[in-house]
Amino acid sequence: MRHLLIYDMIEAVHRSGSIRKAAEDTNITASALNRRIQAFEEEFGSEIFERLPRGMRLNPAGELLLHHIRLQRQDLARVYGQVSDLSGIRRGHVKIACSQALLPYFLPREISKYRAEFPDVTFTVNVRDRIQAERDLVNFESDLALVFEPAHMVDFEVLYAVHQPVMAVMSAAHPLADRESLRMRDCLEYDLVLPASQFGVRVLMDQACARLGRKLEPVLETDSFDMVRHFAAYGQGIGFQIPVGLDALARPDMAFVPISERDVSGGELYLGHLRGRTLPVAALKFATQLV
Amino acid sequence: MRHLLIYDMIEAVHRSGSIRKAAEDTNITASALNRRIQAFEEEFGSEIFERLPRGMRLNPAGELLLHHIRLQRQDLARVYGQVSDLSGIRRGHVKIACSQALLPYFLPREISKYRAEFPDVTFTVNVRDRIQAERDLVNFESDLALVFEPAHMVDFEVLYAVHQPVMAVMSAAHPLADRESLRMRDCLEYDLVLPASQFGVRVLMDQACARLGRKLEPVLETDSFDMVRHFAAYGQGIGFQIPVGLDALARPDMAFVPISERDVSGGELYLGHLRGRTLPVAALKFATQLV
DNA sequence: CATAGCGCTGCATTTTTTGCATCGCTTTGA
DNA sequence: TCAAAGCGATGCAAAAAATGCAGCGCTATG
Repeated sequence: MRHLLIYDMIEAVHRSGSIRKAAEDTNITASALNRRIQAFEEEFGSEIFERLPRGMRLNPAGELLLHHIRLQRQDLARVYGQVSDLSGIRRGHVKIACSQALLPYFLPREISKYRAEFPDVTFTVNVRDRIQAERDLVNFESDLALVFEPAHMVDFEVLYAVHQPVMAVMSAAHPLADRESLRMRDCLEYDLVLPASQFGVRVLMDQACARLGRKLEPVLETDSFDMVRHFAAYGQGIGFQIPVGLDALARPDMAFVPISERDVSGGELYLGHLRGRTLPVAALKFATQLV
Repeated sequence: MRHLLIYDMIEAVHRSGSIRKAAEDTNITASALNRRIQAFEEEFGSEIFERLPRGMRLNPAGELLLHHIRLQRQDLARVYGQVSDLSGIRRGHVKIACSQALLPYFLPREISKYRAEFPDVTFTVNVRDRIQAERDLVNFESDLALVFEPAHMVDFEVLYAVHQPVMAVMSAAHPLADRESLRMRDCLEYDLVLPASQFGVRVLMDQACARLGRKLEPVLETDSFDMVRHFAAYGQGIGFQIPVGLDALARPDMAFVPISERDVSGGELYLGHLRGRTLPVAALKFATQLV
């Protein structure tokens, strides 16, 4: 959209921090870009950038404007989607921020399923922790968030919530592998592989152990669940994950055993979007499928 | 904003129904306007107008786009307000849709009070019935609505509600003028001046009379409360109004007597805005004052 | 069946935007 | 300490885009 190019330019300057760098991205001369920014500020009635010796930086007015730009872009995308829908075409793009647990099995499966019906819909999936996911929604960098135990849910409008107990993950040969259910004290006897502290599972487990008067002392702390799984598979360690992160058709060399709710009460996996937003058609349909 | 001119043009064509008429409003030639519309449709990827022999008309895609245009305009106005706020200037414009009852005393008083503090804020006040007021909000033609007994409140987000009994309005010389409270059957003995059927007061009274097995037979039915007041003042008629429409410092030649809640239960006066909208600063402040 | 009103388009003209070269400034690093 | 590098700003000519004018073909109207 030619008439919205100035918004792209403003964002480019914001991203790169200088007119000259932004000029390259925008396929335009620095001087032309400079004058367009100046002309915009002129008619906007206020400067939107601070001129620093090293470049440009948005001032508070610019921050407000940037938010408007993102909002209007998203709304325009929604309109595009609805117009495509009118003409019977099912196109669109869905941007998702989600917890790592959703990556290995759940989301790939759901996306494939959705694209089987609407092959012209594309996806962006970003791994975000509970705090970043909400920030992404606010910045319109994601349409949907799928998060375990979101931190502060001020701008988060919940579409669906599902309870997830914490599961112990271990090799099928592990002494505890045949149990129906595990108590926390059972696990503490073994090597523990735990997610880093920004993850919801870890928060729940820390709380549980605090109640028992014990402290978690993991052999391995990682932000990668693949790491957890492999470490557990090839050693005597115990990892932890929520059911949605575990393959329903478990491999024979792995065992998943739920931790008793008496110790760790589990948490909620939330699907949601930015409060008050009207989602693009494609995102809304995908959300409906997930629900 | 030069880069949003195309939106003005689209709206102008939509309003006037033809390019040639819109061209006059836009201070541009019909040919230039025509080509801008065509260029826009080209890059939008879809026609937004139907070409009829007698002019142009928005197609469904155009309707969707128009809604986006209005939304983005409102959001931009909000940003302007916030930027003005940053620089310490308190400017802005507040658009209000309200029931007629608010016009004579309540709103003028509140607007004066507000403008005493922020003289650079301007107002638009449109009289709307309960249905039109909500439509105005949806079309972004009003920021706030102040309505007695709104009809269907789907898109209406309530900021405040206050109960309003129905008051009988009559000359101070009227036989009933000294009562503390009136029953419906007392009123039915006299000439009645009633608001037209789209008004909330009338709806409540019709319901009340239906319960009594009676039918309201007004001598005068009008959509102007001034008419009601004058007719009541100079004759033996009884008019009806809600308290907010009556001057607190009543004139000596008029009397206001509440109708017993046993007959007419009264209704709610609602202050609200479009669900999910972020109001411009000035509108929000004014709403806060009203509350 | 003439007329009035509509959207559309070719062409010359005007207006706007762009690129180039260059200025003045500040920070950086030898 | 001082040259170099990087920044935004600007004058000027060239390029591109938007505009106005005149006129086309069409359709509903009276």
